[in-house]
Amino acid sequence: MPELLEVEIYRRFAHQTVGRTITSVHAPDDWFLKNTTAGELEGLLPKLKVLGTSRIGKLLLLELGTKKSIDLHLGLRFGMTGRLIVDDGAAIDQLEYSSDRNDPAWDRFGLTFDDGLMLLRDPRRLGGIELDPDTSKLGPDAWGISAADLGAALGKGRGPLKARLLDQKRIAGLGNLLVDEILWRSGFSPHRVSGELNANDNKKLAKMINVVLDELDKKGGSHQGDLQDSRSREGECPRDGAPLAREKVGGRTTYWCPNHQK
DNA sequence: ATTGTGGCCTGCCCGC
DNA sequence: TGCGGGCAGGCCACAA
Repeated sequence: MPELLEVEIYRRFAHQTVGRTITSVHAPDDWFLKNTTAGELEGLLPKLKVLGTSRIGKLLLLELGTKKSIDLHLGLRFGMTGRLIVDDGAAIDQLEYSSDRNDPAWDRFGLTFDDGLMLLRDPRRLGGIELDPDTSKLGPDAWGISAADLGAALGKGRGPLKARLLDQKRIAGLGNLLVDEILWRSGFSPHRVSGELNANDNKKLAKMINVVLDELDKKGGSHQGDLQDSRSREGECPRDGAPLAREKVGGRTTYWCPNHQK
């Protein structure tokens, strides 16, 4: 997916629709609707106005007010390949590892407004739409996280550090590329036992999470990291030239430098 | 409760 | 040119 940074770009883009009134719902794919149906959405949404947007981790929320005592927050998840299109422009034209074709068959969900439209285009259908998603299941957003909150998120777990950082219940928003970049820059091995970080480690790691997010946000996204170009077999560490290790950690393909990440 | 595994679904790229 | 295998930035259900 789009990781936190891409979803934040989507959110800013979606924010253009604040104040517009929904006129119709396009929900052709039942699979994509996680806790609702096309019929329910068609009954609830038209005539409602977009009141605001927010984001927790990789979850984008449209605030639509309250109707029939349902608090209408529409949750949009993008999976690994979802893109958001508002009016005539895609929020992000080129997603790494996703096709940049514009095939209308990939339109999984859409809203038409009195003025313009919003489309979620997802080739792989790993994203989804959820009505009033339970945000209490998500940890604190990674962007702006404090050392104390990071320490609490890491807890006393015995699993690898990388797996915990990817666990959205613990800390929300980091994906595979961001975690590899953060660990590489801060010099922690992805295999470090997450519960064994001390207060200094937490401080260092929390700071690096924020530095990387700030910096890559300015550069344009999660794939603009310094490690990115070396994420391939035969890749070498951009810092010290050592061969990068490539292995599965936390179920995800991981590139890291055994020479300086300890 | 925590941790690891497999699967979801589809497109693309590589090598034969 | 066609085909099979492997790959993919996410997430969830399930089992140990």
